Amino acid sequence: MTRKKIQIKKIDNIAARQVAFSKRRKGLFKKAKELAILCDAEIGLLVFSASGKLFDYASSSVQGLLEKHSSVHSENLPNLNEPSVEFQLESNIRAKLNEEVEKKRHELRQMKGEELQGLGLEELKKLEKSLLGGLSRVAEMMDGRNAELICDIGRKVDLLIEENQRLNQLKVEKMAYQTHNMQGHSSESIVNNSQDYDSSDTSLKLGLAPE
Amino acid sequence: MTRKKIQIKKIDNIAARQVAFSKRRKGLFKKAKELAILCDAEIGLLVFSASGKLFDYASSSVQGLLEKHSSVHSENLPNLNEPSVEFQLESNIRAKLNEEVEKKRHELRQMKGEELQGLGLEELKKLEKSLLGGLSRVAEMMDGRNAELICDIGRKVDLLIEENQRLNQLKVEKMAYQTHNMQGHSSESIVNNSQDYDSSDTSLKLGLAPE
DNA sequence: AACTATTTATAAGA
DNA sequence: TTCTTATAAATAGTT
Repeated sequence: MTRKKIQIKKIDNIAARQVAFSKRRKGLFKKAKELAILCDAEIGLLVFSASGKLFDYASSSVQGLLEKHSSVHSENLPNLNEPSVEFQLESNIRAKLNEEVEKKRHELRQMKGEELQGLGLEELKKLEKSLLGGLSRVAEMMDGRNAELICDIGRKVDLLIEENQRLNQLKVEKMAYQTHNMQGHSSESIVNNSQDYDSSDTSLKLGLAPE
Repeated sequence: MTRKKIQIKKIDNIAARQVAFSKRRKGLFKKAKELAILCDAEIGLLVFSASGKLFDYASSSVQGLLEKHSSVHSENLPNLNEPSVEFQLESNIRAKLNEEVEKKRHELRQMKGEELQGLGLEELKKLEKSLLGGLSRVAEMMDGRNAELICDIGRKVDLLIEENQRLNQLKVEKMAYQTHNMQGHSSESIVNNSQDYDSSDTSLKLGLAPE
């Protein structure tokens, strides 16, 4: 993986193998710990060297599990009865979760100005700063939303104007058509024509208003 | 570890945490397998996600050890063990707790002005109101603390003034005593007298300043 | 799920 | 074993 890329197969040279074991074991444990912390995972890791030496890591709740294994030291199956290993694991995790819920609940209440009794002046200042920060960001976001809204309305108005102009055009055409047809025909639809004309005129005014 | 260096602490954002878990878990298992092959080691690796799901790897001789535990945690090995009502129950409880933690975490971040993307104008207004409420209560509490502080300082100043007056009284008495003694004796301590008198006068001014 | 700019891990050498 | 260094591998943030 570095000065040269290597194939993943058993390293022949014994000394080199031991060196690699030491280095890679260290790296593996580091990665395991990082995963446990970063992602809130529970991890148990057992590594037996070729010579049978054991190295292990266990994040809190898995600890009980691995201890038994270490004592058994591979091969041998553990003694028969284990009443509560799984229970301990679950129980631990649940305790941790409950703690976290409580912590966040309390912090939340403090943000809302409750449960402030224990706080000193410095802590109160910190809280105030946090609240002001939140407030300014919320205000910013509200501005954004308002701007969007105004923009939206603007677009809708534009569309309405367009639509209105189109309708107006239709009316004009219709009027022209009907005026043409009136010549040499009966005058039965004069009233209707007049109504059409009126409404068209009204909407025209409305449409052109926001110039 | 790449676009930016990260701190090794629990990842707040739940989606990001899941992605990281998935990526890093894969990396960890790869490294474990490589170590087992390259260095002829025996390895057992258990990883429980925050939601309780189990992933594991075991090179041959450790396999027996891990199987027992896997069987307790459903998904794997449907045959041997009971699907376990208890396990399902625990799993449910944990899921609920996780959900609650996540809810509170999110609410908390919104109070701090983060993760506001989804919110509409009405929700933003509510948030703002909550923040303003918290802010006013925090300010109130700070006023209280400040009043206490000022009261404290006032008391201390009173004590200092008292103490100073007492000291001043002593100086006056001492001066009188020394002046009396000087009559009919040598004048060797005139310089010292003068120094004493000066310092006494200074502290008197200091003590009476905050009237 | 893929990409890629960086950080990390590590093979070889001392 | 430990350090150094050139290079391979892993991965955080982004799309």
